[in-house]
Amino acid sequence: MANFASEEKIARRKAEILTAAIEVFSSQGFHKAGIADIAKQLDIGHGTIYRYFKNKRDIFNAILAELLGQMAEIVMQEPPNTDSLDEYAGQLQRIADGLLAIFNRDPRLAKIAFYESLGVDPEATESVEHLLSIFAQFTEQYMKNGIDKGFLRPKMNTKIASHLITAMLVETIKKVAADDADVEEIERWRQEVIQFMIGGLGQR
Amino acid sequence: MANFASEEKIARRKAEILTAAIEVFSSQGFHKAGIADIAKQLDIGHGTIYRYFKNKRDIFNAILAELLGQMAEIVMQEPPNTDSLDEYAGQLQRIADGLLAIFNRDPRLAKIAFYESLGVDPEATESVEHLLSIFAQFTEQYMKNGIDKGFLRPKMNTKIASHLITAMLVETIKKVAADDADVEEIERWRQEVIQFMIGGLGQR
Amino acid sequence: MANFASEEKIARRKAEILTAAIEVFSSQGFHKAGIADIAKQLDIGHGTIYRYFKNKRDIFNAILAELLGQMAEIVMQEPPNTDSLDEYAGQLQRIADGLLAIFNRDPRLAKIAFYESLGVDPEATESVEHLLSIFAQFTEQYMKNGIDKGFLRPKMNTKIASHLITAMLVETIKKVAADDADVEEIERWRQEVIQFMIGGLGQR
Amino acid sequence: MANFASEEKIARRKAEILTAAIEVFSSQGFHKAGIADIAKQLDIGHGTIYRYFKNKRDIFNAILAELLGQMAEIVMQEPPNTDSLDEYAGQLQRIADGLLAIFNRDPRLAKIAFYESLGVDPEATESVEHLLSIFAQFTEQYMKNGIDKGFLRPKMNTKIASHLITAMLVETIKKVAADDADVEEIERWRQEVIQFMIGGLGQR
DNA sequence: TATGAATGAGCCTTCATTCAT
DNA sequence: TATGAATGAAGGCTCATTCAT
Repeated sequence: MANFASEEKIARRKAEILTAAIEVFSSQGFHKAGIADIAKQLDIGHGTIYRYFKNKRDIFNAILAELLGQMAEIVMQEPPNTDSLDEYAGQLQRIADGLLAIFNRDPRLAKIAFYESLGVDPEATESVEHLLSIFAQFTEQYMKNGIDKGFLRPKMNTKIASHLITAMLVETIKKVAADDADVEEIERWRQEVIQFMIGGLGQR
Repeated sequence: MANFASEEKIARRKAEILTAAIEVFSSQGFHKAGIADIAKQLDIGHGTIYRYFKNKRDIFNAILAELLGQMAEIVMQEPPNTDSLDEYAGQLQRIADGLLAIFNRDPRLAKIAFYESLGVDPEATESVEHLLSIFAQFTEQYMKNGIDKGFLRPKMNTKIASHLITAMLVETIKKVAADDADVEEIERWRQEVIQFMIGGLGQR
Repeated sequence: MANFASEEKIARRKAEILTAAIEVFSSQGFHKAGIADIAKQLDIGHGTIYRYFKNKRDIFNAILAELLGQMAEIVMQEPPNTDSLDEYAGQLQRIADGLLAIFNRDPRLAKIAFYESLGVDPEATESVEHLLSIFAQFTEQYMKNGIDKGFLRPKMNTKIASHLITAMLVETIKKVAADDADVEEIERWRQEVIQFMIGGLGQR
Repeated sequence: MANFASEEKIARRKAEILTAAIEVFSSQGFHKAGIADIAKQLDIGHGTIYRYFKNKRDIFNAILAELLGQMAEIVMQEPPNTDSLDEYAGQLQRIADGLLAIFNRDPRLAKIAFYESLGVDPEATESVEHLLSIFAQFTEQYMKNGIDKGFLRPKMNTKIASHLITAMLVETIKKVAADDADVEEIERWRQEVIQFMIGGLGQR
């Protein structure tokens, strides 16, 4: 029982540190940010942070892992077996909504995932790219299903197209998070993305 | 006259340093890379570099500016007054080809522009984002022209759509440069991007 | 009464801590060893240690003092009034045996006394050197007695010779303890030391 | 040529740093001493030191290696084929003189080799012990030669005896260096050591 | 003009020690 | 009495930048 309480307390402390670190990393950047800055934010001794995280990099890792985990969950929730273009559009909508919700809750995460992570080291970059490639793979499944069922155009290179979709989604997240977009702006992006994905630019 | 010769020499030296810096920054990353690494590559004293560039950041700036300039030129070459969807597709094709050519010539530039620059500092990120927004603005012009002339769908949010197109183009560049793609792979991306832009995923 | 019991308990705890500290200090060295390592060995909180010892240095002091006390006792037991070379040799034998017994019981003490203590700080070094000088003083008494009685050579510089004997004894302890020598090896050292002391290297 | 001058300068700088480090390490001890202390002693920036040595440990290594090298040279100069006890005594004398000269020139080296090196880490201790064991091996050769030629007592355990001799020599060095002995005191030690080695304590 | 020796700000990290519970 | 969370002094080390030669 005592252990339980203690573990919970530890978890809370870790979370506090991560929260502070998100603020510091997103506003100053990983390299400029110092452990001391994170500690100051929490008004604790900087040595304390090392009781909860092995080192600076470990803190960044934890933030990234938590975020990527959340994102992965959303994507993997969707079954790749929709039956019509509308259904598919709805699915894309849900995924976009889920991801946007994360970054709407805390836009600083977008800065960390899509900007800072690229400057930390190759491994961090790789983590993000890896998630995006998983996302792309899922997307590819959805698309192959759509082609099989005849509601997506058949001659498509699904591998490439899935990457393009991923890029558009990431772009949406970046823009929505970066500009601290209001609800209407988000809605506009959401609709345009879906419409673009489905029908491109051309006049039908 | 002496001055002219001298200036030319200076320009050549600067170019050499930038070439070495491209190699170093793209392979090690901006933060891990040291001025000494660049100097070693050229077999010159590292103090010499400071005779041509104010500081490390300045070197990165120069690389970025040169690259962004080249990219801008390609985009701004195209007049925003095509008359049909086919013509428009051709235009997109030419732009994509132009940009891809740059990064095909030196794939390391893609790493610098679309990865490293995001981890350096807010200003560098801003430079890239700025160019991309210029690109998007041009794209928006092309699109408005297309809507006016009736070959693009009228209900489009051109501002958003132009950003999405930009994102897809950047993604293409990243993938093509990163994976050291062969001619055929590039061709596949080129075609898929255009087709996607024009017609989306849907079965027409 | 309660106090008596308590004091005993405290003494026992202190002894436990010292035992653990001997293990830790001798295997890791004073500087590399952490208070936490000692606590872990006993499976107690590291804060607890500070209820029994003022600080890390104090623990080392206690180990050293206990050990040096034991060594001193053995030396001071011997009366400085032997009557023949054989008797004297027997006395040296007993002293050597007594000291070797201590370090045979726990070879790690040799590492602490003759290695680690020299790297801790000048004061610790001084403690050991002080004991050895006391030992040398006793030895000197034995030797003066031997000279007076005519069984040791008269022209000897007793001060220096006593230090040399001390050094040989310490060397014996170090080698015997360090190499975890078996009974026969110890016996060889014991005999050689005595023989050397009495007769040197020369052919008589 | 420029290279030659430069290399010489580098060697000089290295030597300066080592000299300062000898002072700092011997007076404060390896662990308490800071790189900054060494730099302050030379009135140079502490970063400068890292241009010449990889790290703090590397500086200590260099001091130790230089010293041990000098000591080794002296020992290895003596051929193991003396023909009489007197000759052998003379040889021991020369070796002792050579070693004492080193530590007379700079008594702080004794502190470093025979005290500090034991608290740095196992490897440093090992370096010193290794040299002493080499010294002991040479000594053993001398002794075996003496036994063969009949001027040393035949029943001797040469392995052990050589270690005892080594210990006495080291003790002499320590005492002579530590107490900053004057010429006469050194002479007394020298004579007593030799006499002791040859004839032990006993009345002949 | 070129050099590279010198510099020191700055940062991460460790761990002995304290003290509230 | 026992604990271990919190602390922060302390110090090793890096590297961009300067500047005398």
